[in-house]
Amino acid sequence: MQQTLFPMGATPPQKAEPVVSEQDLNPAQYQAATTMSGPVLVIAGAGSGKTRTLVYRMAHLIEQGIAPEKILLLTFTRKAAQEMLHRASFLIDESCQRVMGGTFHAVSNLLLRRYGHHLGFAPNFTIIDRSDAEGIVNLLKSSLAMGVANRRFPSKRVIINLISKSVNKSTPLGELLDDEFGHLAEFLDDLVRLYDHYRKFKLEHGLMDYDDLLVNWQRILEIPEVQLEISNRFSHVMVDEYQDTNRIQAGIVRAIAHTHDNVMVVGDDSQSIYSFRGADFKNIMEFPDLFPGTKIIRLEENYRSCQPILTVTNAVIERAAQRYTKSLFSRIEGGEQPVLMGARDESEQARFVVERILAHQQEGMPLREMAVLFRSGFHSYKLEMELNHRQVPFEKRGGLKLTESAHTKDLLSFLRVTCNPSDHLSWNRLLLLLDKVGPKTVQKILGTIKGADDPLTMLKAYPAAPTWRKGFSELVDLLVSLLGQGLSPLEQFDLVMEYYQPIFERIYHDDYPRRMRDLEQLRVVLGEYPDLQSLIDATALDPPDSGVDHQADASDDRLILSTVHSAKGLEWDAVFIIHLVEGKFPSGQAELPDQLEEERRLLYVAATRAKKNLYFIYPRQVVGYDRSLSMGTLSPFLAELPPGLLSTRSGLTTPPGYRRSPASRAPEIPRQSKASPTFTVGMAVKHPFFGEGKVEAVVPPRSVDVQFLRHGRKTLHLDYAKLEVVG
DNA sequence: ACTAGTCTAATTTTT
DNA sequence: TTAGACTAGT
Repeated sequence: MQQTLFPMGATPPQKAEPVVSEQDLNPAQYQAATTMSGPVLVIAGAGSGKTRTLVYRMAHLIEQGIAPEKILLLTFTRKAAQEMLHRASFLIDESCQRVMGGTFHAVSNLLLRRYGHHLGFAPNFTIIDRSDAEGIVNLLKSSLAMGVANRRFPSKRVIINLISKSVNKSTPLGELLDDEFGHLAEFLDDLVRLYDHYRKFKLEHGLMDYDDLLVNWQRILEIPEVQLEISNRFSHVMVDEYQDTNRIQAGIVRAIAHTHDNVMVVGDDSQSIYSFRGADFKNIMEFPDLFPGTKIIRLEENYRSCQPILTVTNAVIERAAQRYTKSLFSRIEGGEQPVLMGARDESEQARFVVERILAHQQEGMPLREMAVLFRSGFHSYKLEMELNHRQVPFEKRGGLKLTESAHTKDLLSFLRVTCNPSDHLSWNRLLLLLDKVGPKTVQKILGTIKGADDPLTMLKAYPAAPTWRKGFSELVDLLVSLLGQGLSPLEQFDLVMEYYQPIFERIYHDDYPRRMRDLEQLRVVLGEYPDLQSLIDATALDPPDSGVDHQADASDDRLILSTVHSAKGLEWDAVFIIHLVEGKFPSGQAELPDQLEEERRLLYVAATRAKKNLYFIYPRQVVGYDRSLSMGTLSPFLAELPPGLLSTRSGLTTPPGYRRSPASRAPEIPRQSKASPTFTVGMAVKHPFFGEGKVEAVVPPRSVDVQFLRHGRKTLHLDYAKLEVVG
């Protein structure tokens, strides 16, 4: 969904009957929804109807005559915001879509493109994701000759973690190393130097990382005129999932509400699961200090789960070291006791889950009402194989993103440099694609165009070596034509594909058909955005999950597989939590007491997603990286529970003779064939970029070799090339 | 001096 | 499945 920052034409809706009445909500919810002014803190337990409350509040505000565009709704994901606006539209009307809703990062993106010039930012900055940031660190590491032949020097991943943590916690690097990373103290000087260069690199090349979006939002709010304008622009602010905000975000909320204090934040300290990203659940308790006179409202009735499930989840969270919210209760009658299942190994775990899922489906529960949750993306691999084998359709959330694969990043780099020609990170990627061009040559090339007004013209004049001159000039020609005539994003994509296809097939010669599907997906996603900039922003701010078929019908009944983090805020009839062994869930990375407490909250979040049926499953035997076997120890958060809360099961109902066929795979999705003219050898053809040429060979299934008059021989993929027959 | 190819190890969670 | 180290080749 695209939103403009300052849409025109507000029309307050006129309705006779009040849309938000006391019948729709319980007393606490009603109070939260109808408090028009002043700061409000809602402590909302899991399943207590906090989304409903926010939606009704939004509807109420609009009903009372607040213009939708004056409302700011900050959520944890873009999807959550869209969902709430959609639901509010049912209560009021389409005008709700004009509410400014999204993540802190997405809203900051819009604001900084408009107000960033106050801080010296060009409006065409590029948002970089984590792996981009790591890429910069690598470039800097080699240019500063750091950590060469020192195996103990921290990896790019660790370095970016440190930098991000330092920013999000507003703590200097030195202090951070003292507190948490003592083993890296000897590298302090190098790390500080690296940090400075990292900041400078981003500034010089028009790049912003996720943290910059927050920090710079806070910085523009420090400019009095800008603060006044933005604070007046948003007269009512709502923040969802407040327990997962960090200090900077709290500061932003404080500053935006400067002129009115009309802020409602909603959250649950028991569900704080993002401290690794700098979130601090103390924010929620300190909100009243930030906003004196805060009205505190507690939502403690659970409308989601049956009591046996709540009894267990309450018992899990009761043992937490620090917490503020009270136990939840439910009036939902009956319900089955949650099941604890110890499987022999991972295979049996997978089989048990699939059996139970099929059994529930037999009883009439749709697949989309069931979910399997796990701690880390790769924990579901075995289950995915089993689901494929049993032909159970599923959709995986969390885990790998489409934009994390090298070939997708390659393609996006072309688009990124057309929007922001000073994006040297993308230039670096593109130039490395050329044969005989490596890191050193790229640095030389980029060194000469650094800071140039017109990088393309500079590039054109670059004295290329004979071995790679041809590829180089083809790349420059492509970029010239990408920037040239007003092409649509789709046309630009296709143009890039024609250039990239042969390179792509050369680099990934062993598995390019599989990777090709990602690029096809990207092409579909591209069609949803009106311009390149918004596509590029979206790939950074809301990267699509990999492997999701974007053309699939949303109404398809599919099982959900998800990481616990991606399951936040959602609910299903039946929930299966797998791999509940020490080292996996809780994660082996969690060592400090605070980290373990977060693992406990993570389990709490996972278990409170269930409405009717809840299964805890763990394998008793675990296979290590090196195929070694070890015993699985049940998660301590479950082991410590008093007896009688869980129904314990082991073994399968399936006969032991059940065998899996060795090479079962996902059924191949038949490639859709597009209607295109048939080409034969000798035919004269025309191409929008390469010009006129002659077909030299037809390469099954969907490619042709063409000898172009001006550009030589090319292999074109007919699904991408817009090849016309001439004459 | 530089690039390209091969081998080996290791892999949280997300805006 | 890729990131990094290491080696061979230009």
